[in-house]
Amino acid sequence: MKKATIKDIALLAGVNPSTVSRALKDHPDISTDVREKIKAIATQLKYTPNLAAINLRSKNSKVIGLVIPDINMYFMPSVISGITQLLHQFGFNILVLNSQDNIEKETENIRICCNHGVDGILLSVTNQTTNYNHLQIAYEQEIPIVLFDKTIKQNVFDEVNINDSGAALQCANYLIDKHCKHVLLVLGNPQLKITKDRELAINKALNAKKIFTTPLYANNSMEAYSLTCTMLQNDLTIDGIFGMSDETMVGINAALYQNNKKIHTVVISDGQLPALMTPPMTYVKHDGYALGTLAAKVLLKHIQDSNYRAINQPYWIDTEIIQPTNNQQVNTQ
Amino acid sequence: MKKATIKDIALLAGVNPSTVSRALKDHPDISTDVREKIKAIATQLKYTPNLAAINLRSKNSKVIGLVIPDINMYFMPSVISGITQLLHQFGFNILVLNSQDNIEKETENIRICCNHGVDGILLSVTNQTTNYNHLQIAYEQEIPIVLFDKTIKQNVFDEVNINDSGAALQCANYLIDKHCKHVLLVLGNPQLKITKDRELAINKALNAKKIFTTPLYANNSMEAYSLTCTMLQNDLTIDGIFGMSDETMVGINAALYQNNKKIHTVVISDGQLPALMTPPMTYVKHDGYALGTLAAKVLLKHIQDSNYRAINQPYWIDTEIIQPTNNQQVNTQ
DNA sequence: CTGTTAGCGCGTTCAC
DNA sequence: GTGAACGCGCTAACAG
Repeated sequence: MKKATIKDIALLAGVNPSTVSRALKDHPDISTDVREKIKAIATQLKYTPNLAAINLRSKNSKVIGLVIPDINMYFMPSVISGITQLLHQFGFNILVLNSQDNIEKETENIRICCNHGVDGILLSVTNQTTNYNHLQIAYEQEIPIVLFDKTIKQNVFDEVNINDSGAALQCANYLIDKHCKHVLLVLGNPQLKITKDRELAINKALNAKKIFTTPLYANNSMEAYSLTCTMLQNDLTIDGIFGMSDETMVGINAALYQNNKKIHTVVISDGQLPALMTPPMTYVKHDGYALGTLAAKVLLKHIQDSNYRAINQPYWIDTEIIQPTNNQQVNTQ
Repeated sequence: MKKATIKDIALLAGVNPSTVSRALKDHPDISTDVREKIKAIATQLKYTPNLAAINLRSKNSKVIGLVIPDINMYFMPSVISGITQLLHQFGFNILVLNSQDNIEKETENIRICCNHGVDGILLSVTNQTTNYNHLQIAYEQEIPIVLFDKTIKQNVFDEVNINDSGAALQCANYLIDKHCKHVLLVLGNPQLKITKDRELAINKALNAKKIFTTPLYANNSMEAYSLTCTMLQNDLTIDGIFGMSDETMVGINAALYQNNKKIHTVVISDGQLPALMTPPMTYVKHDGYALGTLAAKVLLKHIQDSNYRAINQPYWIDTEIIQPTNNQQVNTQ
């Protein structure tokens, strides 16, 4: 059976399609009995409105495009959860476009958003993205864009980010408190703003206290593991470790275990994973869910008010340091 | 500037809209010079086709709905990657609907798919889903549905799954090899087919060898951790552990560490995470990416051939057991 | 080779 | 309180 249309209902009810249209949206003009009759037929026919038709008329799709470099990460899932959760409340649905860390894919994804007539775009860029020329199509069609998480410098679009410097500073203070003298910095891709910001901030804070640092760049957990192993074996002066992400944390944890070392470690993480490391790790919690929610809120502002202009500075999600309590380690019952 | 339409191009080119339509899709009837002229104007106007209009006419949206219980960080991301990667090749985009493990949300998500006129639905159900009545709307509109990962018993729709029994059997054989006598089964939600299948298969295999088993049901890592802790403290005969997922694994690992136990453990997992547990864990690898790809392929068959009928048995992704090599533990460099 | 016409499903404006 | 008519952007059938 095909999809029932308003016309089908009108035929069965012996009324005009426009009457059905009004009845279905509780227009006050329609008499109660006619309305009820029409609604009964609608449910009986299992009528569902055709959003393509509505979209064509109304020129807004109630869909927003979510363009991300990759889903297969620790952080992105909770960000996506936050975004969908908030937008759903306002009746928006999400078209997810994966750029597979490829600038051409990203460009195409922006175009797909335009074709679909999305009401807005949330964009986290690939490692290869160096400018925003490919956003021009969307910009000229007046589709609002909000950048989040993985961004590059610009001053055209609103931007939502973790307070990376703040988070790194919190980590530095922890290591300073522990009287560390030589800190190993386990970092991610050095191309990304997020890596640069965190590295810069922690280096500055530690160096101000005359604490020596050694950076190390790993693209995934396995690399973090093996590089950290090598460092721990070759340099016995290391008495503190900073991990900038969940990926690096897992590698650090394995390396510490493998080399049977106990070294003050602090990481930046999204979730409960640090509590389940062995032993539980101290971490600075950055809330991906909150980031997603905020990004969605900012985009909504642009959608609802076309005169709303981008502010000239990023929106920030602040972080907090979480230390494993004894209670937590021994018994969570 | 508003979105340019075919009409706008026609006006500037001094031709009829239908001519523009044909030129843009390289219809052979159109002369080369007219076609080139039209295309030039199109790019100049930054024309992007209005998919809503095309959808309205052609009655297929090139969008498929992906309805999932939640985007947890372990398994789902790689499944989604597989799905998007394959469907993208065929020009489909993905509307992601998160049911937040809530049956009402799931029902609404199915309805949203219908409203959007998706060409097909990929569905992984919530913990609360006990039947498929809520799929009727989609079924009657002849929207093909393929179930994957989290499913419940039925024989109407095609279904793509990990070979759960096979995976559990591989785990059982490992524990049998290790001469275990009492195995703790750390399982997920007992309502789900995936849990039942894995529990049933490992129980059957172990019991056949007179190996005693104790089941334990946890909804997340933290629960797995605390429940396992309690068991390990109260029952000292446990000499083997089976974890059915990444979630349970992380909890098991923490519990073993906390109680300072070394017990033969094997888990079913998607990725590299087991290799980074402390010590590295033996695991049976189930390939989420492959699962996503296969589910998408099966759905495509239904979309491309409306006469294609569901086969009366699940499609399966086979698994393989991965044991940490000494090499891997000590040095991956 | 190109123009004309009609209609996909819906909501809105204008009648009555 | 309800019906008739139009148009959103696009394409396919039919003309010429």
